[in-house]
Amino acid sequence: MPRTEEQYKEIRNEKKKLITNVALKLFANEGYTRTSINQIAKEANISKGLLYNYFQSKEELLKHILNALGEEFSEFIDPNKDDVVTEQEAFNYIDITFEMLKNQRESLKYYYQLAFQPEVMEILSNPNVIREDIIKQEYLLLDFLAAKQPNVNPKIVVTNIISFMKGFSMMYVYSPETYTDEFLEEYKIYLKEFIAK
Amino acid sequence: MPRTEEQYKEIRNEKKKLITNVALKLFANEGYTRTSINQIAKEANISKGLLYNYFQSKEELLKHILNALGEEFSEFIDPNKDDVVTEQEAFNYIDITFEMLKNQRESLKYYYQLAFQPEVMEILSNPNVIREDIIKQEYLLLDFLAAKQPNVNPKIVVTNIISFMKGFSMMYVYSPETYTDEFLEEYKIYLKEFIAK
Amino acid sequence: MPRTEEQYKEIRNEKKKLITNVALKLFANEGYTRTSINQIAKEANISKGLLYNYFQSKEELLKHILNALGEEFSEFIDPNKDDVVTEQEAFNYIDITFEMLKNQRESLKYYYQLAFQPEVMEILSNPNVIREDIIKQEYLLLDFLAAKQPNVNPKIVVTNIISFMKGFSMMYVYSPETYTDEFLEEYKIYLKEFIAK
Amino acid sequence: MPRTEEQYKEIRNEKKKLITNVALKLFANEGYTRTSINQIAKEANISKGLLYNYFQSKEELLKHILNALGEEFSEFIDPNKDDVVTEQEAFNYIDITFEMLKNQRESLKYYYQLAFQPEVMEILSNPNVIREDIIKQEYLLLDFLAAKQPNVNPKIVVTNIISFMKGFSMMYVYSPETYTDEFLEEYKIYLKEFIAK
DNA sequence: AATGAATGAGGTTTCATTCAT
DNA sequence: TATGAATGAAACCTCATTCAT
Repeated sequence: MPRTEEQYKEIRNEKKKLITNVALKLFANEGYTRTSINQIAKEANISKGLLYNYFQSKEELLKHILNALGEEFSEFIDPNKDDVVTEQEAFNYIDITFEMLKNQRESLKYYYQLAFQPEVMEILSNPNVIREDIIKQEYLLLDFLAAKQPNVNPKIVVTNIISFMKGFSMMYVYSPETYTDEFLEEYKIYLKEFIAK
Repeated sequence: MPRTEEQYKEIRNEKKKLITNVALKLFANEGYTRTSINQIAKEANISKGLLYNYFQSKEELLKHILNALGEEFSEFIDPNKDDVVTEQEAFNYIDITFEMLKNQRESLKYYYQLAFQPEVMEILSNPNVIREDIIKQEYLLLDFLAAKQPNVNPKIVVTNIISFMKGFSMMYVYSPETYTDEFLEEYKIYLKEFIAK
Repeated sequence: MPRTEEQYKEIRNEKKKLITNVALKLFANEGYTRTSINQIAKEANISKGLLYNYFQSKEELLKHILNALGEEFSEFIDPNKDDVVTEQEAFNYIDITFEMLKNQRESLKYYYQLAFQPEVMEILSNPNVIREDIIKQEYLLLDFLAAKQPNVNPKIVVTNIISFMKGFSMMYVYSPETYTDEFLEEYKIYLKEFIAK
Repeated sequence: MPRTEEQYKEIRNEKKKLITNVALKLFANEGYTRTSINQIAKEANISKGLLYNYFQSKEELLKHILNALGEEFSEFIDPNKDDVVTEQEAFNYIDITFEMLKNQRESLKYYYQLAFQPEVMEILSNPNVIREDIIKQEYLLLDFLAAKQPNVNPKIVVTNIISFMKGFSMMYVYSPETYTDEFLEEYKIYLKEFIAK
C-alpha cells in the first residue's frame, strides 16, 4: 500500500528544505558556478539524481532559493500598505530593519553573498524574482525623509540614508565579528536621532 | 632583421595589457568561474596558447589583474606617509577619494564587481595581493575623525564614515546613471561640512 | 469484500493493454531508446512502479508489444495451411492484405515505425519474436506468382511483387493522407489484373 | 612557429571526415540515440573533447552527416535542369539511379538505416536538410511517366513507379546479399521495357 | 495492486591546460 | 612569439530500476 498523499508531501517538503539549505550555504560561500551539484548532493547526503527529482536544474534551484529568501524578508516588512509614511512608520521601519539585521543575520549574509555574484545578478534582474513590494516601501520612506530636510538637496538626503543603510548592512554582513548586538542597539538610537533632527 | 629586445618587451607589455583588459571586463561582468579562457582569447583576438605564454594559469591572470587594479588606485593615495593625519590631509583624502571615483569610475566598477565574487574574495584574502598601505591610510583617517567627536562613541563615528563611503561607492558603481559628476561635487562639499562640524 | 480472482485478472489485463497501447505509440513516434519509462507512466496515468509490476523491464515491454502486433496481424492471414497456393488463394491473399492495410492502418503504421529502429531490429532478429508462419505464407505466394510468368526470370517477378508490396505499404504508412480508401480499392483491382495477366 | 592556415584546414577536414564516417556507421547500425559520444570517440581513437571541437553537439553532428549524404547523392542526379523531361532523360534517370544503387550502396544503406529512425525523421523534416532539387527532379519524372499511360489513372501509374523504386531500394539496402550487380542489370532492362510499353 | 522517493551508472557537454609545429 | 588541435577531468543532467510503504 503506498503512502498517503500527505506523507509524500511531507517527505518532499523536508527534502526540499534540506537541499535548499545546503545549496544556499554553498552557493553563498563558494559561489554559484563553482558549487557543483555533486557537492550539494554529498553535503546533503543524497544522490545527484534525487536533487533533480526536486529541482529541474541547477538554475531552478538557485531561483527557488532566491524566492524563498525574498519571502523570508518580506514577512518582516509588511505594514498597512496605505502608500503613506508617517513618522511613526518611519521609526517602525528602522526598528524592523534592525530587527531583521539581528534575527535574519545569517539569511541576510547569504543573500548578500549571493546577490553580488554576476551569475545571480543576471537572474535577479529577471522580474519574477524581484520583491516589488519591498522596493516600493523603501522609496516611500525615502520621500518622507527627504521632505523632513527641506533646505538640503533631497537627493543628497536620500543618498545619505541609502548609503548609510547599504554600507552598514554590507559591513554588518561581511564583518560580523565587529558588529555585536549591543552595537546595533546603540547605532539604532543614533540613527533615529539623526533622522529626527 | 630581428627586433631589438626593447621592441619585444614592448610587444609583451602591449599584449599583456590587452589580455588583462579583456579578462577584467569578462571576469567582472560574467563572473570569474563562468568566464572561459576561450572567451578571453577570442575577445582579445589571440590564441589560447599565447595567453598561457603570458600567464601561467587562469588564477595567475586573476591575481595579476587584482594587483594591477590595486596599483592603479594606490597611485592616487600616496601622501607623505608619516603615520599622522592632519585636518588638511583628511580633506585631501576626501578630495582624492572623490577624484578617484570620478576618474577611475570604470576601473572601480570592475574592481567592485570582481571583489565580491566568492572565488575572488578567497584570493584577495591571500596577503600578497592586499594593499597594506591603503588600508593603513584609511585607518589613520578614521582615528582622526573619531577623535574630532569625543562625545560620541568613536566606533559609531567610524562606522558612520565607513558606511557612508562603502555604501556610497557601492551605489555609485552599481547605478552610475544617477550619480552624475555634478552630484559628486555637491556631495563632496556636504560631506566635508558634515565632517568639519 | 475482496475482488474475485476473475476481477483481478480483468484489471491486470486492462492495465497491461493500457500500458502497451501508450508505449507502442511513444516507441513508434519518439523512438524506443528516446522514450523513457517515466513518459510512459505519465501518459498512462500510472506510477513507474506499477509498470514494473507488469513488465520486468523496458525491453520486456517492447518484446510484448512486438509479439502482440504479430498476433494482431496473423489473425488476418491464416488460411488452411496446406503449403500449396491456388489462384484463388493468391487473390485471397491480395484481398486480405488490402483489408489489413485498411483496417489495421494504425497498427501497421506503428509496426513499421517500430520495426525500422535499429534497437528494435536487433530484437526482432531474435527468433522468438519472428512470425515464421507469415513469412512462409508469403514465400508460397511468390512461388505461385513466379510460376505464372515462366518466360521472365522468376527472381524478377518475385522482386517486382515484393517491391510493389513493400514500397506500397511503406508509402501507405508514411503518407497516409494521399492514400484514401477509394484509391486502395482501385489499386487492388489494378494489381489483380496485373497479376492475372 | 604555428602551422599555416592550410595545414590546419587539412587537419580539420581529415578529422571531420574520420568522425563523420565513424558516427555514420554507428548511428545507422546502433541507432542515433543509442550511440554515445563515448562510443564514437573510442571508435575514432580520439578524445570526447575533440569531437566537440569539430561539432557543436551530437545533433549538429547528425545534421552534418545527413547533409553530407545529401550532397553525395545529389552529385549523381544533376541534369540540365530545364524543368522538362524527355524520354531520354527518363532513361537517364533510371540509369543514374541504378548507377547510384551500385556505386553508393554503402552510403545508401546508411542513409536508409538512418532516415527511418524517428529521432532522425524529426530532423529531416527540418527544411534546411531537405534536398529540394532531388525531389523536384523526381516529380518531373513521375509526371512524364504518368502522361505515357493516359488510359490509366495517373495516380496509379505514379504509385506504381514510386512503389517499385521505394520497395526495391529498400530491399536492396536491407538484404544486399540477394541483390547482386548482375541482377541489378537485368532488372534495369526489365524496368525500362516496362516503362517504354 | 499501487506509489513515488531514491539510487547510481552513464549520457552529453565544457574547459583549463598541454604541446607539436 | 604564436597557433589551435588535442586531452581528460569534471560539470550538468537523464533514466532504468529498486524498494519501503
